Amino acid sequence: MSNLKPKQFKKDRLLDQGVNLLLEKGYHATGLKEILDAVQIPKGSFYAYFESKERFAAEAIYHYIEPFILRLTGHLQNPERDGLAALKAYYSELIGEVVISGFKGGCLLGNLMGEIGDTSPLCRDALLNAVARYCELQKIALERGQQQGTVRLDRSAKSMADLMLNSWQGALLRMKVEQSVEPLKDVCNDLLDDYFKA
Amino acid sequence: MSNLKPKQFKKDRLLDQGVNLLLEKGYHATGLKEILDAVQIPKGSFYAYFESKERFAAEAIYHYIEPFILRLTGHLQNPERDGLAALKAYYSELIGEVVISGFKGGCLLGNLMGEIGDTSPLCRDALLNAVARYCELQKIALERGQQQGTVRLDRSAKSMADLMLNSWQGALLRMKVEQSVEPLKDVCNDLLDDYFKA
DNA sequence: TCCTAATAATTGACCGGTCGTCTAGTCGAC
DNA sequence: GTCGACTAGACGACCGGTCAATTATTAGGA
Repeated sequence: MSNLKPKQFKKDRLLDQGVNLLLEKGYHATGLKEILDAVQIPKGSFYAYFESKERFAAEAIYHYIEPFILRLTGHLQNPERDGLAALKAYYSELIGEVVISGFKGGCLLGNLMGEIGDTSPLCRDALLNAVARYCELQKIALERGQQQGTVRLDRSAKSMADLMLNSWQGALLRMKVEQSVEPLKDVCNDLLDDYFKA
Repeated sequence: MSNLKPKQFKKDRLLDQGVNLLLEKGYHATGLKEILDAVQIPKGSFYAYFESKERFAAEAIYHYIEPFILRLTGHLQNPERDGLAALKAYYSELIGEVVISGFKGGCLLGNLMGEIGDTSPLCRDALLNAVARYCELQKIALERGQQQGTVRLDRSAKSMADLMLNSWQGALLRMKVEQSVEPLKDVCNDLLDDYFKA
């Protein structure tokens, strides 16, 4: 089939735009028409790509988290940095970007967990999976830091990864209403620069 | 005016039910009709009590946080406990309640910060105010703990209060999708039982 | 103490709009 | 001609919000 490629291309464009709008306005406030108009795909075609809005959101969750996982993986592969330094570099990169974006949106995972995390089974599964993979990656970073002697050993990497992820999510919420990066910086300062240190 | 009392009574019932539904389904997924039906108040009467759905949500935010502030204040007035122990008692009380509620909802402040924190100015202000007051109270608890020698002195009470609040919000999101209290317990274990200790 | 008239409060039908979804029909490839 | 992919537009439901009509309340004159 020659048009399978363009089909996947269009699907990706829908997901790209969908992620942007879901991030900016949330699940229920984002209309399918809005997404379709933005990428100039007719309304009637939506269900050729996705079986429902809910499934679309679930796919958007995977589409959203993948680049973050790749970026953090990239930092971890930098041989010059230990695990903790890689995390610090990663998070300070994120902080730089939210400033540019004007503190809008935050994290799609956090927003959707709050809005539909306990009402949409499809999205719940996607969120569980995405969070688990993202968290695992941070656990690996911290484990490496432990092996390299920069991260404390008396707390498990898993529990520190959870704490980092949770605190970051909470800080993103604060960022949104306070329109400031201070909450994000504070989390990094408290955890990465202090609590996690060996 | 003799019916001012019943008016305030009905307004409170609307807010009570509104908080429940907003907590369960979020802002956009909750219809005014649903709230009104639940307390058997006619649709047309809504705007006698509130000028808009947005304003209603803003008032619901205050209505929601007040009992939490009162309860934490109560724990702080218990002379047998130091500030840190009061916080621990308060949070373990909260954990007990989310188990009963079946991990539904989470925290209205967190959910609304994520959903409309950067799109509704009215709610943003209400959220800012509510979070600030709630956070201040926890700061006071930690300050007291510092004076009593149970909380470390080399970190400011304010920054620890922020970290606790942020981590708790993140943990509530995890709780919703994982349908488990473990994230909440972990936060208490990591922060109240370890990081904050003197 | 009534009856009436003026005023205030209450309310359900209704508005324009948007939602997610579906189907009947178009159109291009072979 | 046949078939499958694509799509325009309709569908019913529901949204937040409004308003004319109804009901309740009050005040004053007899």
